[in-house]
Amino acid sequence: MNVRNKLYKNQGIHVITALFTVEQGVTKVLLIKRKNEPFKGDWVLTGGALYNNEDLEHGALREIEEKTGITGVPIKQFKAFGKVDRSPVMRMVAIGFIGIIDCKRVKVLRETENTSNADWFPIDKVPPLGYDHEEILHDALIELRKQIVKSNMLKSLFPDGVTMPELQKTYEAILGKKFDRRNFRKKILSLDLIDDTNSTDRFEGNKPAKVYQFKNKIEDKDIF
Amino acid sequence: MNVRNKLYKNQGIHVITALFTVEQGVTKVLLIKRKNEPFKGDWVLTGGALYNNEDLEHGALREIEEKTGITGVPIKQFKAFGKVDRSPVMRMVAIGFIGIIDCKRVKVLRETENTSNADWFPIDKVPPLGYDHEEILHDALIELRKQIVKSNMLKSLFPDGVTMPELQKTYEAILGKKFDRRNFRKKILSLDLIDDTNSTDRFEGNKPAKVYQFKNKIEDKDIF
DNA sequence: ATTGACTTGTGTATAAAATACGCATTATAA
DNA sequence: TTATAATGCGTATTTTATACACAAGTCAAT
Repeated sequence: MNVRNKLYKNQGIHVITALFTVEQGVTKVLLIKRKNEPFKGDWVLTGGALYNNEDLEHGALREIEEKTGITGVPIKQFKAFGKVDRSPVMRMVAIGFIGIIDCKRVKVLRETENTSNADWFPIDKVPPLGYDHEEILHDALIELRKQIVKSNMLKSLFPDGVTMPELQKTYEAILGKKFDRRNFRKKILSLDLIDDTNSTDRFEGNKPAKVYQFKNKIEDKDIF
Repeated sequence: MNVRNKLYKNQGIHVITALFTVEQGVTKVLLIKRKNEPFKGDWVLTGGALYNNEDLEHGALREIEEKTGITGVPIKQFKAFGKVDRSPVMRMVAIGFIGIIDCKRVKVLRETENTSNADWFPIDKVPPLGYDHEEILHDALIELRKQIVKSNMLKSLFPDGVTMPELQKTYEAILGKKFDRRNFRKKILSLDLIDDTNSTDRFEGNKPAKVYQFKNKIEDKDIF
């Protein structure tokens, strides 16, 4: 391939992560305020340009660490976004990831060369976003909802274990609907995502609740 | 962003499609023999470099047309592949697609500047592939199996309608397992993928089989 | 200590869905 | 006509999902 060919010249890759958290029954996403052009002053998802010496996931994790200080976040690639004009500077294709963490783990949201500010926004109160990040966030939320019922993605939100009512509130926040308390327990247990432990913990009630742990590996089910 | 920065310089995007067909109960994939370096003489999936003036799907469709002459193939993006060394020439990130067509629609598999030959290979008799296309094909097959039970992806294989036993043979070929004839009918109908028609057609049996049509739009189901 | 309020854990009856299998129907060919 | 072969439709059984009742653990007020 001739890289001088105008058809291919000046292409680049973005790695973009929609980083979620759930706090008090509210699903939130981490947004970053851009300090430089393009989209100066606009809010965007966590991410940036991929380096030549790193794999896709590595690049997404590096961008997360640069903004939040958090390392080792489990993330999942879900879709590529490549509209011709999605970046005004040059042709960029974005690889989209999702991740979810306990926002209390993020001590300080750092400033970087390109960003001045960062904050968690409830997903129904997201401001206008730069680039095509509104589209990416929309698709990311759909993927998040799929993932939490068939993977251990929520493990990173509850690394030290979780109680059943706590889990229910989280699922209700992400899926946007309510469940019967007793049937929710049976449903979750049938999904084989969590293991019983011997300890108990207090959530909202007065009776202590059993503590569960997300499995490390989830076996995927038959599709027919 | 400084495009002269060595960290970002010389990146490019591949659009790669695993194009499947099912013939006589055998799932096959279209492979192309490369005529030039890199991977000269190796078999690869359909695809190539994305142009700056086209969206991702458009690029994938263009590559399909260049090789098969077929236009308007329904394809679905499923994953990006971006290992640092997946291309020996320069840093390339591949956007993977899947598609399925009736191989009888492909009259002549064309020669192009970069390719000398093309053919359908049963998925269990695939030769060693160039680039990371074995990995892409592996993941594409998994995605294909997921898609046929929740989308109208098979419509492009049966544009003029399909009978129940014909459909069963196709599902068995792709999913790699057998089903009870009577329960298969009930299962498929419950998925709301196909509509009844008034005509009948002969498949393998002596009794004519009812003809069904894949819907144009599939509504996705609740995930919890 | 006893009681009431609150919340969690467990069970059970019913409804819906998946599975296993029987039988009649419609064609072909001898 | 009859045997054969494959399709369409139906039914009994098992499994899973849903709706709802009750017992148990903790706290706070009396």
